[in-house]
Amino acid sequence: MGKSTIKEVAKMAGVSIGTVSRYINGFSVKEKNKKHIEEAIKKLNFETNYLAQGLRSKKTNSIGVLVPDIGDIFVTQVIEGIETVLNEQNFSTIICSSQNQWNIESEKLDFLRKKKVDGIILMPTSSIYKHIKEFEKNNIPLVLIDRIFDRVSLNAVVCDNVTGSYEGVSEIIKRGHTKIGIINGPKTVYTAKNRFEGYKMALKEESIKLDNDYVKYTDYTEIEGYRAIKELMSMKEKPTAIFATNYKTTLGCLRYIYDEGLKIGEDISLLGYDQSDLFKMIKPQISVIYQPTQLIGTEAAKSILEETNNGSSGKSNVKILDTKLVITESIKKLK
Amino acid sequence: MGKSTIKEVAKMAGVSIGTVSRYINGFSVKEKNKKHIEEAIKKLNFETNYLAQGLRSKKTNSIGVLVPDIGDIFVTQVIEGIETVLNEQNFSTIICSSQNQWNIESEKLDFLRKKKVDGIILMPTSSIYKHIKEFEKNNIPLVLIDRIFDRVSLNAVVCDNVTGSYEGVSEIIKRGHTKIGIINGPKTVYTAKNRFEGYKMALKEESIKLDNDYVKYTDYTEIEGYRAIKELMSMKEKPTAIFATNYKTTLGCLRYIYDEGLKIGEDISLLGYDQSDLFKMIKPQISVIYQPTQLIGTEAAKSILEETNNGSSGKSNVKILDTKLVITESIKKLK
DNA sequence: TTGTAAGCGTTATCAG
DNA sequence: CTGATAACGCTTACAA
Repeated sequence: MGKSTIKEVAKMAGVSIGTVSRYINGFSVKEKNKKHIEEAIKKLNFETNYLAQGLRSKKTNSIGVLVPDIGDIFVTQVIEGIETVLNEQNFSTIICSSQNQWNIESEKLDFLRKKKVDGIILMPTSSIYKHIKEFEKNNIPLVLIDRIFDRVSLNAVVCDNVTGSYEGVSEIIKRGHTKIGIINGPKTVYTAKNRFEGYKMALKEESIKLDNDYVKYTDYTEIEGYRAIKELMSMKEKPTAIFATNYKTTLGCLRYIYDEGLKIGEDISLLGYDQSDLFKMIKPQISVIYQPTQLIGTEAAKSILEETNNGSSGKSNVKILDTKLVITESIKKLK
Repeated sequence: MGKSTIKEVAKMAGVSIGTVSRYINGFSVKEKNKKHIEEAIKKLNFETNYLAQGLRSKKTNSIGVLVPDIGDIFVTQVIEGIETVLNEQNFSTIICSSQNQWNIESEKLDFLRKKKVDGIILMPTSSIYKHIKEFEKNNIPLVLIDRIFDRVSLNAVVCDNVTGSYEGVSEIIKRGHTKIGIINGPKTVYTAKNRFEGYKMALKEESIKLDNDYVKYTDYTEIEGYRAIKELMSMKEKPTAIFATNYKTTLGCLRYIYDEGLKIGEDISLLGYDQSDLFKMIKPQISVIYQPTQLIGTEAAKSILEETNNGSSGKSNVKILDTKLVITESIKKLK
């Protein structure tokens, strides 16, 4: 069972190990030798030893994938996309979770470096990037997904958060809403900044003035989503529609709405983020902006492979993907 | 940045590489040398090269995790448990998906073997086990989770499916139901067999005769769950309660129930399987049997590490974990 | 305890 | 195109 070595193959084929190695690595070998080698390989059930190969060639055919949380639907879908591409190329992936903490993120980056991965796909957990900047010095190809940093020039795959949220909020406005609450992420986080940007753009276009009381900041968690909608709904002049800007805060909104016995699309209109069984199942189905998760993964994988093979292009190449908008009766028509 | 070798450390510390190696691997070294080595390591920023270490010692400090589907909540929670334990021990995990196909499962097992993982945690995708039996010959430690096979003697971590479903169905009966439909998995699948067993036990105990018309077999997918409940609800003497035996079929039931505009706990009582945002969020919250996913993971990881370190005990050691039952108003009280 | 030296299974260099 | 041989960085007898 794959216990033979290149040496034995060479012996059986009557050539030197160098020739066998060359054959394996796709260099040209005399037709006759080629045949002999192939026979020997089959007969001996030879398999190249990745460890030895890696030791010598400094390539391990493995990619590290570092995400904030493995339990998150968005994340797992992205991972699926990554694996599709990578497995096809016979690369293996080492998946790590930073558990939403930048210091663990930093540790795991180091762990992956020690594991000698050929490249890393990173979904940053926060807007702290000094460890990432530091890590760049290792010259290990690194591709960011979902979030990018102004000061860090790496390849990246992100969604067009501005346009996505602009379009979503525009649809809300089109249905007659003017008092639209937004449950935003942290001020410093890339996605949050952009989603807020889209919100502002949509308002501006329709000459609705931005009311800061309708803007709630959260850490993107369910519990803060709950708190945020609660605050919004406790206002004297409460919003008629709410835009929750990620999966977890959307969940928080739903919980609040159920707790209070409100009717979605009736008592309150809701636009959420990301796709899930839950959002589709509820009556009425929730309007959402959703991201092409699978595609994010495949693009990131292609990007890291590209960089691994051809070296860094030197400058940052950011791929921007479109989001999709699903509008349902969860947004009431006021006019 | 970790580019120095044991050789340089030895030189700087004024000892031989053998001594440094011994120090690294925790063998006794003269106190004075120890100090010198430690200094050198720190100064040179030395890190052992896993590849070289693995090549020589035949240990890679990595564990393969092969699951049917990375997008599944149950699976990701188990994986989280696994990682917790493994990372702590400085092991890395290579996570693979068999995409619910036994032949891919077989391929991935081989892939992991080639990657020289020290052990594999496998959540089998089907009841086909011939490739697994074949794989045992490689003498790579293998721990099964979720499902086991009668003919394969491996360590395993599973839930007590019989008792879990027995208790759940008993609670349904206690509430006055006698016409209880079950949406079962494939006849040959371990979990399905056992969950059905528990169902039968509960009926028998209360002298309710088993009516085969109330028993529907599925492949555990949402679509078949939908079909199954539809068939059940189309019966002349339809069940008053339904037990869906996994997450996906429970989802299928919910979709049907919503499509038909039925009221859970009123028009039909429902007991589902596994935990999810959805089941908790719906009104009324769905009654479920849920499995200690995190624990399954940690136990499996401990088991594989144990076997990796101490070698196979020779005989199969199956750890059986308890499930938890959550009963809500989704099950109507008929008496 | 320690140093020496022979591997582990490849790849890379360099004559030929 | 091929063979011989020196690495890669570490572990592990073996002898001291």
